[in-house]
Amino acid sequence: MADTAIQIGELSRRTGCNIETIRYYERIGLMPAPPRRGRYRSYGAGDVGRLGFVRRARELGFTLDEVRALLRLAAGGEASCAEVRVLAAAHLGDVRGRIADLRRMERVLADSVRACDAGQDPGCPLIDALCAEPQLPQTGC
Amino acid sequence: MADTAIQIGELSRRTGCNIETIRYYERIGLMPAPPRRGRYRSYGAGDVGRLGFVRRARELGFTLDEVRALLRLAAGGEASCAEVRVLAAAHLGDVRGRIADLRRMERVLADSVRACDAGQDPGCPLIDALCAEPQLPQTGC
DNA sequence: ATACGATCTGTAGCGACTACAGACTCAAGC
DNA sequence: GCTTGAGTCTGTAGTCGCTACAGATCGTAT
Repeated sequence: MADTAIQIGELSRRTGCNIETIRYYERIGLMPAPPRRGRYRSYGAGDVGRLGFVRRARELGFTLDEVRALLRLAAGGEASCAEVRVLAAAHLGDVRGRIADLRRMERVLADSVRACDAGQDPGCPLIDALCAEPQLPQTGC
Repeated sequence: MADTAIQIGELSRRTGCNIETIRYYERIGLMPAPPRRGRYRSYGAGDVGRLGFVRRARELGFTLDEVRALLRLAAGGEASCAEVRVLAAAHLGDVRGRIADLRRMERVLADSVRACDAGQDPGCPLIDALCAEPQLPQTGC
């Protein structure tokens, strides 16, 4: 049993995580330093699971510090669900804030492009928008 | 005339741009090195305009390289409007892609938090989602 | 024997700032 | 004059999450 040992390349393939990134995660203590077979790292099923967890959490936009916390909580058992909820809700707020920011950008950009296509403007709509100070006199931009 | 010279602190206040960031922009050539009054940098109205332009472009999410291009085009005059449009449209696509990414994250996070509040799950919904490999057998996460 | 692919360590780079440390200048108050 | 405080200066290093090398070594196939 337990002959499921794989090398870093195979771990990379199975998780979709870059080899350099795996070593980086080890360096910063996010993944444990695995045993060596010779001088090559030797991983097991647990590592595939853990790294997959990390990768999926990253895809949800959690920072590495948050991932660290989630890993601790995942190991902790039942009582931690409330804490996970707190983390997730805070992060959800963050994501929504970023969406709102991007939507503001989208609106302005789309308006400019549309104005450009309409071609009514004497100048360039986007350049004009960038030059204009919000409700203040122009200072020769 | 032209006694409108201001120091870096005042430029910072007028544009909302951090002093360190102003010096950084100078170092990377985004803002021109201003004349000195003694050893202090001395800015004019043109600098307020240019830095405001940069700041607004940054707020729209343009990278510093794109801002550089926009500055060149803004100086260029009429013919450049088409080029500005290309830049803006490309960046708009980018912004929309990022919004789509964030919305995916939002959906998963919101679902997990909701499932957590419902409390039907035996485990923790978010932890379970992070452990679960997409349509593959569990490997003891 | 040798060529190849995979792995190893260590370091430096990215973008866009931000945060110091330690020196200096300048004006106001005593 | 002297001191104090605020503002500015240069230069360097840190942040986050990787990514990209260089140059050595390892194991296997031909």
